[in-house]
Amino acid sequence: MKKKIVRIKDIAERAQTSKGTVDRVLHNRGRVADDVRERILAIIKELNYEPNLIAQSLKSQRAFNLAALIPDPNLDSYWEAPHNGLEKAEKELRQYGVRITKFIFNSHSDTSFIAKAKEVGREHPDGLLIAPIFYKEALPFFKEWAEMGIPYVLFNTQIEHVNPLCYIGQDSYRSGSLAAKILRFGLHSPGTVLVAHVNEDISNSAHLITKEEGFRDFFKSEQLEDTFKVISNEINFPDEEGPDKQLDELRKQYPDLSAIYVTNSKAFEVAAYLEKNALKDIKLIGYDLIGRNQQYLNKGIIDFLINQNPLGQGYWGIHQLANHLIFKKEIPAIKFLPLDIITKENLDYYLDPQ
Amino acid sequence: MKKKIVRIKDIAERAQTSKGTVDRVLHNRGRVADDVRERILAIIKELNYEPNLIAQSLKSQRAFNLAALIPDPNLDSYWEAPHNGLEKAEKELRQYGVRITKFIFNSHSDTSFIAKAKEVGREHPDGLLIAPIFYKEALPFFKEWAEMGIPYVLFNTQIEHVNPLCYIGQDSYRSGSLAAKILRFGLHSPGTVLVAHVNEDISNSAHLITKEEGFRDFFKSEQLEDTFKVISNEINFPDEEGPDKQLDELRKQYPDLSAIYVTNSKAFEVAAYLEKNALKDIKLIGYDLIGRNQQYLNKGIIDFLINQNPLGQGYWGIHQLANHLIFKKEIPAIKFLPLDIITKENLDYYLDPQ
DNA sequence: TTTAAAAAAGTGTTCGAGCACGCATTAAAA
DNA sequence: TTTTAATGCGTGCTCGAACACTTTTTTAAA
Repeated sequence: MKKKIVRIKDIAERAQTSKGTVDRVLHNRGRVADDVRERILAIIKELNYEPNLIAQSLKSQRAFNLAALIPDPNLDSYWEAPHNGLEKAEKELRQYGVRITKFIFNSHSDTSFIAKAKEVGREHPDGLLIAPIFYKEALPFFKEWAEMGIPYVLFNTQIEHVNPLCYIGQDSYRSGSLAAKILRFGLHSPGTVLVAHVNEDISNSAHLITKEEGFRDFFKSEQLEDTFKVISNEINFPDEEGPDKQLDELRKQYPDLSAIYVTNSKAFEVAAYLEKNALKDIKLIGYDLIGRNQQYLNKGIIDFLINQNPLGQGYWGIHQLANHLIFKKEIPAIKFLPLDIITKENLDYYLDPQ
Repeated sequence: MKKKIVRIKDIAERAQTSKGTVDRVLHNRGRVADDVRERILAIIKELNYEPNLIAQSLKSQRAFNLAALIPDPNLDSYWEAPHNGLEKAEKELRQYGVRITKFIFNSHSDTSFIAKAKEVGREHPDGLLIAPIFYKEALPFFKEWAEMGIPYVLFNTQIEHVNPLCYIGQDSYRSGSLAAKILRFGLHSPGTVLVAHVNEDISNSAHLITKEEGFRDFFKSEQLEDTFKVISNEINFPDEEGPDKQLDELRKQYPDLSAIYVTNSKAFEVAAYLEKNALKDIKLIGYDLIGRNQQYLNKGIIDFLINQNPLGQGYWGIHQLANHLIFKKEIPAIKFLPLDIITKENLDYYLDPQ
């Protein structure tokens, strides 16, 4: 029962024609009589022909220049991981002619984003991976890229109605619900639960709102609204200061504060505050395995982290582009990455995957 | 700054010789004068030659017959996932000539295991993936296979000192600690915690003991031994009966039983008991996303499941063999898969990965 | 009917590595 | 010295698909 591999030549023989003709049918290059075309198509189906990708890419030798429009990891270490993911994917796909050019912008500066986005257009890449953290500023570019026929994959931040090839990242709503579920598991007595948006421009970050919704809806759907009061707050402060003032204020207002959910990777800021004030009983959950979060996770001040798998986002983003451009596979419009729950005990396994 | 891809021909030209000679150097086929050999080696290093895997595998066309010695998924649905992982890997690697023959044994019958293991030897596969759930019975075969030069990859059950190419699975000790950490997070008041080994022959399953150790050591290292009493029990019963009698007994003995850790995929048996007796306050954690566990997870009776990623175990097992046999890569002796924590909220993402 | 143009079909080279084969040179055996 | 073997090295075919190029056939125009 050994399946013989079907080649173009086999099809040609069976159809009593030449491999050149079969090739034209396969690639819709035209110049084939309709009846022959039908015959060949039937045989292709019958023999269940699958092109040999190896031979294919050996021949074509085409260069695929991909662009990656992503924030500077030096300014926010969260972005280190996507860079690594990109590079990992590039290594694997170099054989297939994939080259990646990085366009790195300042995550605090929309003008820097715009400048780099313009550069991307000038480069005319074959595909684009983008972390569209500036929602409003990104919109016009999507139109531009679509017109230029450049397929783009979004990651990290989901934006509706801009028709990307694919979005890669987490389901923010579910992510919020999951955080709620875990915190609730650790909460015994009634109290106040804080959703903290730390140092982030909420108006331009729809996904943080979605996380909060998911979080709140968990408590609603489990009929826990009487037991736990969910409040939310934007906590903004300059780098040197820390969130002390705002959190002091909140604790005064809600003395029964028993858990904090930080919606981005800045849980360490809150953790530092909790440590300083020896608030051992306030549960804390946040996002992302950046160095400072790991420290507090290991100390037991952060209880859980949800991993957004930023490395995987970069990695899969490039792979989706390759699947589309090189392997002509169908791409799902959304690829949700798992919501990994991280504690001190399983941290290692998520740090340097595969 | 475009890196030019270095071919054998390039090396040959630079060394003023022919590609045939370079090829002999590359493959240690001998028949090359020492000085030429040195020269070529130097150039290979200098130009940083990396063989084009695509061209390589196009040419070689070799068939790799792999064998998989695994339990029957019809008798224990846990084993469905590894089968799927195997098939997924086979699909990806078919291009490279990989074919897998499955040798399926009855997970309740050591004689069936032995019979199938003998069959494997007769087939002389190029590589073997095995779930060695019968420790004692498997030992002599490892020796046999080693003598035959068949590399074998272990998965699911780690066995020391049998010199496999690689072990793929979870770190059982850590796994136990993780379970403890999660349960502890949800435990408020002092009480008894049960480690339940359900319907499993402990004497032949070292990894269950290791899990228990990890679990107990967590409570020790966190100095919680005074607060929580950890007991363990083998709960064995015929399929029709259920664990009711044993659990009733245990609850009588330990009225403050507040959490149960099931060390294998049989948490659903305990969950059924808890549901029947409306024991909402006993926390329950177990392993694996098999159908019946999922039901109780969604009902909220099982609080958390730890995913052993059985699909991934099969998938990576085959890939490790391929990496060794086809791509001649270095294989790490142990590949620990992540300890995924699963709740109702993130279950979906782990059901059909990628 | 002839001729040109268009359409259809076929041929042959290429990609990079593997490997069989064969030739040439040198060393060892007769 | 001749024969044989061993060693060193180069040539050329192969894998399957892509595509440029050529040849054959069909159709339309003269």
